[in-house]
Amino acid sequence: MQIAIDPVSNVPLYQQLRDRVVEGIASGELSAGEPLAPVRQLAAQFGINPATVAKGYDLLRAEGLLLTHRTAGSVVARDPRNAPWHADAEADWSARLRTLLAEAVAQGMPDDGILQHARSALQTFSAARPTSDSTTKEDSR
Amino acid sequence: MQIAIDPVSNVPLYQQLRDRVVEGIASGELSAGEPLAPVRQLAAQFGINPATVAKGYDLLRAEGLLLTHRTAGSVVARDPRNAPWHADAEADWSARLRTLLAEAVAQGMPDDGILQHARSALQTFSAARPTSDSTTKEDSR
DNA sequence: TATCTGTGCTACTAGTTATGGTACAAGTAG
DNA sequence: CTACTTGTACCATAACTAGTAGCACAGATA
Repeated sequence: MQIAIDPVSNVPLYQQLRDRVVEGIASGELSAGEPLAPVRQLAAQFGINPATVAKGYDLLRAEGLLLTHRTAGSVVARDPRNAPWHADAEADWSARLRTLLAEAVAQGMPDDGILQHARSALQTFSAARPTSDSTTKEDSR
Repeated sequence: MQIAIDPVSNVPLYQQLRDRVVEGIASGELSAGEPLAPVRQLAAQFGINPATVAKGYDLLRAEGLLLTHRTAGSVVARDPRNAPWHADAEADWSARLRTLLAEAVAQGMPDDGILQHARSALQTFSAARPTSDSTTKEDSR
């Protein structure tokens, strides 16, 4: 899987790394059990520090998306096709979603336009993940 | 409008303030031309610093949602029912949406469940804003 | 067993950001 | 002009981001 990070972004490097991995898992590019590159290797690839990569991995581990065995490296832990979610985590996610959508609403984007954006984003994931999706048969509209 | 911020959140105080105001604008609780509380008043109410409130206002001003006249206070600038959006800003928003949705997908939430969350969030805005909504009449499931 | 190699982890440092405290500038009302 | 209300600017402290170096653990190998 190819990952790119933006050194001049206002988003922290470790956060960007975490985001790209999450997107990789969502799209199925990274499946459960698949190993992630060692921190040193990714650090060299991005020209950043191993500790920064490690911090990104920390986030993923805290989210239950990564398992690390000290000497064996890190592997993707959760599979998009099963897995629950802690109630607190889901509530937090929902709140963040509401805030993000509020931003678009406040800027004048109509509700159906917003939902269309959401559907498009979801399709970019399910496109590469043919199994177990529930929206291949167009819902609504 | 009643605003609440969480002093122990990992989200910066000024960011929380900005988020709450954006949600207020989206829901119509704050309409164009309506004045926002002075920085000192909000600072006293939250027990935080006037400069922190000012920084939150700075963000809103940068997003075109707020207008401030040095001695007359700040008023809501944009109305949810008109207004365009800079292309860059929309692309950035879309990218953030994709990342947020990826998080839910990676955690195993089905696509229709995600869209349902989005619809629910949008309804919490349009509920108090009877004009210009396009999803109040239940679609799908 | 002893050593080498590859892995993540921890401690320390420098720069940036977030927050608080206080003082200043600019209009408006009296 | 004086007093008051508004946002703003400046400075100090705490927290966070990113970098550097070294350590700890497990397996391979001789």
